Amino acid sequence: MRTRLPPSPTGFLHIGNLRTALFDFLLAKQTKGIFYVRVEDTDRERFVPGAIESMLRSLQWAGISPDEGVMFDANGEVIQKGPHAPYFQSERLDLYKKYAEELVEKGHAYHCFCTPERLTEMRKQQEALKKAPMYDRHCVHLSKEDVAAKITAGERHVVRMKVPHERTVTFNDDIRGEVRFQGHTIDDQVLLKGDGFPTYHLAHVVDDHLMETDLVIRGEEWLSSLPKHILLFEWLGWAPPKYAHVPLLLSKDRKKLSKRDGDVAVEEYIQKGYLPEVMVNFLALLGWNPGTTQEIFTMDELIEQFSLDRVQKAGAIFDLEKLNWLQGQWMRKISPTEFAARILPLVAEKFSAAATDKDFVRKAALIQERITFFNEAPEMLTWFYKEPHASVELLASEKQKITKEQLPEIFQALENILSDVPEKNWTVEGLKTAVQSNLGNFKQGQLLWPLRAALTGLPYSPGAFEVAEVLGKEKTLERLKKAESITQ
RNA sequence: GGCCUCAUCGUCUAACGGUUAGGACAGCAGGUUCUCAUCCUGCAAAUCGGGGUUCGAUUCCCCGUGGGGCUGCCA
Repeated sequence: MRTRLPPSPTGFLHIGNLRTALFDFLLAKQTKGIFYVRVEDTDRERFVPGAIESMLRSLQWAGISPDEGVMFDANGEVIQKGPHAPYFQSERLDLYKKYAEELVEKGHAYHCFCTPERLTEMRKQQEALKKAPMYDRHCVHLSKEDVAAKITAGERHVVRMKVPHERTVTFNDDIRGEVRFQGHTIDDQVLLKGDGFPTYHLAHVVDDHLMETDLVIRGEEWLSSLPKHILLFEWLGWAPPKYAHVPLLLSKDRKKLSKRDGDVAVEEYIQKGYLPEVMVNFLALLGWNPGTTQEIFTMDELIEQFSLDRVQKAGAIFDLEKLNWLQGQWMRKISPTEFAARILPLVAEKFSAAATDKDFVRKAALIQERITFFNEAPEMLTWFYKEPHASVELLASEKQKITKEQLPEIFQALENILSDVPEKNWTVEGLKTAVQSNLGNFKQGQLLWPLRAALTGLPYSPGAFEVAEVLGKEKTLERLKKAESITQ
């Protein structure tokens, strides 16, 4: 199956576009087909330099790489590759013009010389009369000669489709089932603009036919335009592709998700440190369900299980809470060595000692269960690379029933116990045994809280035994002594 | 206004026409634990309304209501 993503280079990749791209990609891979990217740069006013690069980067990050069309080459340059090039619509103008002319000749389209001013005025009047704003066909009856004369005179014009008012257009959408439109409610859409560029409608039909798209997945916002596209395919003598209009991503107030609702650019999530696996997992579950209780999905699992008939019809609110939960799940899923490798550069940037730390993997493992984003790692490992400064207030804990007065006694006990632990028993297990069998009059928490606080200087951190183990006996006793000195 | 479309816990969602309407996130309450996090257990939480069809509707049909989208020489 051939599917495609047709981004418009007007900014960053929208999170909703990433979702349709994902669906496209999953179906293409599932059928051992092709997923391609075509750039819809037909609006020169809104073109943003660098937008293509940014979008391709976002796609690549998510693991959705195009098999064909516009993509990065090995050097990171934007190229077009494939049998249907060019894949930039701005390079296909002759094609659109040719088909627009064909439609005019067949009587399915006509030239229109109305000025934007007249159209605005017309709409204003229609609205005042509470009528649906539609083109009034002012130019539809122009004779061939008049048209030719105006064109040679250099009058700016557009080509409009001539929608048969008596027709009923029906189509079977892969998600919504049968949809039906009355011809008289469909506007005579502009196909070719005054600047010679096509509108989306013409370009979509021409390209998706020529580029042999089997399935068009797009947002529900396009459903209203569907009959126009069906008509165009019919007039051009082409079979339309299959269509799947997916539900929209909504903001908290149930409106179409847009910039003002917070982060909608994929790049924002990359920057915040979300894992690509998390975003893919999350987006897949927004509008689709596997029919089982499985919540965590790899891309491969999605490729295997995804299907359009389990896609929801109603819009889904883009709610970050589950995204954050997934982030935690995936963070814990990463293997300890990979986790260490991922955070090492970040930690080393702040503490150069980490770069040569042979024991780094063990330290990293201590925070993996507690971390949400990689960039929290340096902060979470500070206690290891920098001498902590525990305060008396921290060392004593009301919750652990430890008073300041008890501290000297507690530290004395800790030192006695720990200094007796031989190096070979300096492990979580060994330390645990030693402490637990020498509690004396203390409860475990009364010893371990001050120990942990003394070693890390933090109100929360990995456990006391774990910290002591990676710190080693010498350093542990050293920090213990130092903390003890402030309790006197 | 017109056209299209949608409707199950706060959110994402499950349920051949027969279930105590299920799961997940969030929330709340416990438990494990030296803290935090993790983990475990439990609680609370929904079929928009009205008519049909049917022995039986979350499910099928109709009418409302509510939400959303479109209504550009934007995509």
